[in-house]
Formats: sequence, C-alpha cells, structure tokens
Amino acid sequence: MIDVVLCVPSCEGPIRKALEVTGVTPAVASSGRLAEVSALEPAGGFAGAVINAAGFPFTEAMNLCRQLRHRTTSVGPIILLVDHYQLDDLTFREDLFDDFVVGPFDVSELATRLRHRLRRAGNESVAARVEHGDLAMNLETYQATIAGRVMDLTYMEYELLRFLATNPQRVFTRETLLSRVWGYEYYGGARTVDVHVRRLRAKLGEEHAHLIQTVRSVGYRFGVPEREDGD
Amino acid sequence: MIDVVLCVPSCEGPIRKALEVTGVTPAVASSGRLAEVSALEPAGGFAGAVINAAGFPFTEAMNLCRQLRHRTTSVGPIILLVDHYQLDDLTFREDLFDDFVVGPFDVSELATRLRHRLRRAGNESVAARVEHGDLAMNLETYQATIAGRVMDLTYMEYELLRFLATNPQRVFTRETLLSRVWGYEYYGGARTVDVHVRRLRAKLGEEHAHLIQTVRSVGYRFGVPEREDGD
DNA sequence: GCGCGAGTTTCACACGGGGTTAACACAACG
DNA sequence: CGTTGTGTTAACCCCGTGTGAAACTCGCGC
Repeated sequence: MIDVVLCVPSCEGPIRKALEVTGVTPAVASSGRLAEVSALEPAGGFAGAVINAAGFPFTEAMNLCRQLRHRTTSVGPIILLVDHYQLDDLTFREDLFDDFVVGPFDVSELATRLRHRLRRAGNESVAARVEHGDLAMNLETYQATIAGRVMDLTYMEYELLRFLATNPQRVFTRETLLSRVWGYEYYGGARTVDVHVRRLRAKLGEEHAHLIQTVRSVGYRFGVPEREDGD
Repeated sequence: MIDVVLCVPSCEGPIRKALEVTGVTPAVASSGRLAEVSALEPAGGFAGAVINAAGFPFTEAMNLCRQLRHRTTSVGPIILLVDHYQLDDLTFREDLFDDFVVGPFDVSELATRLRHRLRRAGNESVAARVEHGDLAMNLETYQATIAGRVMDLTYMEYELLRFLATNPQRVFTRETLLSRVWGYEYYGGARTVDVHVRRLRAKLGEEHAHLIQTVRSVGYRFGVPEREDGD
C-alpha cells in the first residue's frame, strides 16, 4: 500500500525531496480548504500531513489542523512548517499538530521527522475520550454524557465543551475561544461565546452548570475550583 | 510542584536558557550512567529528559534512552540533541525518544519543543506561576491559593496581589500602585488602594493578613517581615 | 499621661460596566 | 417550506469597584 501525505499549500524544493526520500507520495492541496482536501483523499485516508504555515495565514493553517483533527477518518500525524518568528504562536496549540520544523527547511531533518512521526503513529493510540468528573465525551461517536445522561449537543456546543474540557482549570478569554474553537480572528460579537456558554450550561443541567465558571473581566474556565495543597 | 528535567551530560548555554524559559529545573547527570541518574531523581520522577547526543558517544546515548524507557518509574518525554550528521542514525530508533533538535541549538525552538512534549505528556504544571510562602498564584487558571485554600478573588484584587507578590519586600506608594496596577495617572482618592488592601487581607484570612504590611506614610509591602539584625 | 493631628482602617452606598438572558434573523439541510 | 443550528442585538440585572465620611490608631509635643 502506498502512503499518501497531504501537502498544503504546495510541495516544492526541500519538502518534495524529503517526501521522496521517505518514500511517500504527496497530495497537494493548494487552497487548504476542506473540500479540496477531501477530494484528494485516498481510500485508506492520508498517512500524514505537512502544512506549511510559513507563507500562509497562520490562523488559517491552525484552522485546517483543527478541521483535519475533527474528521471521522484519521489523518495520521500533522507536521507544521513554521518560520522562526512564529514559534511563540505555537504555544498552547500543542493539541493541533504532532511536530514542527523551523525554516529554512533542511531536507534530512524534514525527512527524519516525517519518518519518526509516521512510525510512531502506528504504535500510539490517540485518546478518543475526554473524561472529567461527571462529564464524559467520546470523540469518535461525538457523544457527550453528564452523570450518565446523554446530552444532545450541537456541533459548536460540542466543540466548545471539548476545548474547555480538554484544558480544565485554565481561563480563556472570549477572543481566545473565538480563535481556537471557532477558528477565526475576532471581529465584533464576543457575545457569541456567552450565548454558547449559556446553552451549554442549560444542557449540563442545574447541578452541573457550575462546571463552566465565569471569571469576571477575564473569560471562562472549565472545572471545579482546585484544592491544591501548597506544600 | 517543581518539575525536574534530566540533562545529560550537561546543561549549558542555550539548553540552560531553554529550561529556564520553560520554567523547569535541570538535574545534570554528567556521566549518563543509570546509577547517577537514579540518584538525582526526585520523588515524583523526572518530568522529562534532555540528552545531548552531540559530543557524546551516540550508542551510549541510545543505551541511556533504552534504559530510561525500561525503568519502572516513568520518565516523561525524552528529547535528543543531535548534530546534523547524526540524523541518519536516528532511523529505526524512533521508539527510544520522543523528539529531537538539530544543532546549532536555538533557545526558542528548544523551549517550544520542550513545552510541546511536556504538555502532550499531560503535564499541566508547565504554567506561569507565582509562589511565595503559603501563597500560590496560577496565572493561567486565574486562581490563587493561600496555604492550600482557594481564595475567591475579584479581578482587581487578583491583579493587585499579583503585582505585590511578584515584587516581594518592596514598598510601593499608593500612587505607584495606582499607576502600575490600575494603569492610569491618578489624582484624588488614594483610599481606593487602602480599601483593596483591606479586602485582600480579609480574604487572606486572619493568620496571613500580615503578608501585606503597612509602611506608615509610605505605602504597602508584600512579604514576611525581614529579620534585620544590624541595619 | 493627655490631647491633637496626620495617617490608616473600616463601613455603607451609588454607579457603571460586564454578564446573562430572551428574542430574533438568517443560513443550512432535508 | 418546516426544522434545526448559529450568530447578533438589545434589555435587564447584578457584582465589582470607587468614593466619601466616620471611626480608629499611631506618633509626637506639651
């Protein structure tokens, strides 16, 4: 079986060479849109993805990563190509990709990383479940239960809850949530987040509504206040 | 809790800097022998390991990786530092390490990879924290605890305490606090600061209220009174 | 010791802004 | 066309915050 690796937005120079050395065939999606990606997809799914975030709007690249991760058919490891100045942007987005390479891109490093991740992908099983207290989310079936009761969440509600629940205790501003969950830069309605939080709280039910806490003048946080014994 | 990262065979220059930036403390095992490593190990095990295979016999480095992986107590992610010419040697050894960096080593890339792997390994505590005695503040969760008890601080209270706690022992005038914490030039009611200090003291509780001291006709200071013998 | 004044603590209250909520507009989908 | 999901708008409400004044404390001089 031939392994096909998705390349966005192009596959030239060192990238192409690295893929050749590794022995996988590229599938180039120049736009990076999900429709284009799906059209290119082979029967067994992609073996991996190489996304060049340098010379590509960064949030769009992140958005694509997110979409790839959320598809039903798995897409192997995602490797991000970034410029040095973009390193800081990677912080707290660790869940969106598996590895990265800093430009200028070296063929052998690229190839080594590709091989490394492809090999490891075979052994590791991705966490398909998120559990936190009474909340359980199955990422494969897209179902969420609270204290055993199935919640009927919409897509956005599910995504928001998943993001919050996978980063418990951390506070996120509305802007951050918009860019991380919705996937675009903020323009205007921060109330959007509020409303979705409200709907989530309603579906969580009276007794679990407090799982999403408001941190006034900051944002929202998932989880119960920690009792951390200092020392 | 403080995260300790094993460093072999040394921790200098960019490596030390990267560990500092990430907020973990190094434990240096110069020989790389298992006995030495075990002696350095903290109670909770290592949070991760950085092994410099450049300037180190390569097979020895691989041996150490293998030994670390086979121990009973887990040793977080293993990051290998290699020279460019060693890249080929990594092939078929993917299971022995989690990530690698190619020299010359860049601080921010190193730090980013370290954080990336630590976070993926489920390590929550690579967060910005302020700790001082019984007080602990987590800047990500916006939570503050005093002697293990969670304090329910409002936004302004949190900001004020954070500023004071990050500059312990120093005395600040009300004017300084207003301009540094509130962020605007002030003229009028300096009582604002007093009141917030009072509210903070109340939430700190009887026995910790003295953490914020009044310096009459000057301002306020955070920390325990210094035992000044001579002065 | 007593009284006085400057400085600090404490209290109560009013205002403003951030958060919640409901209702609506609109797009997607069958 | 109805249904369902999503984003926006606007009214409402409440909590956090700042302020002034009263009570209190400390330091100093008489």
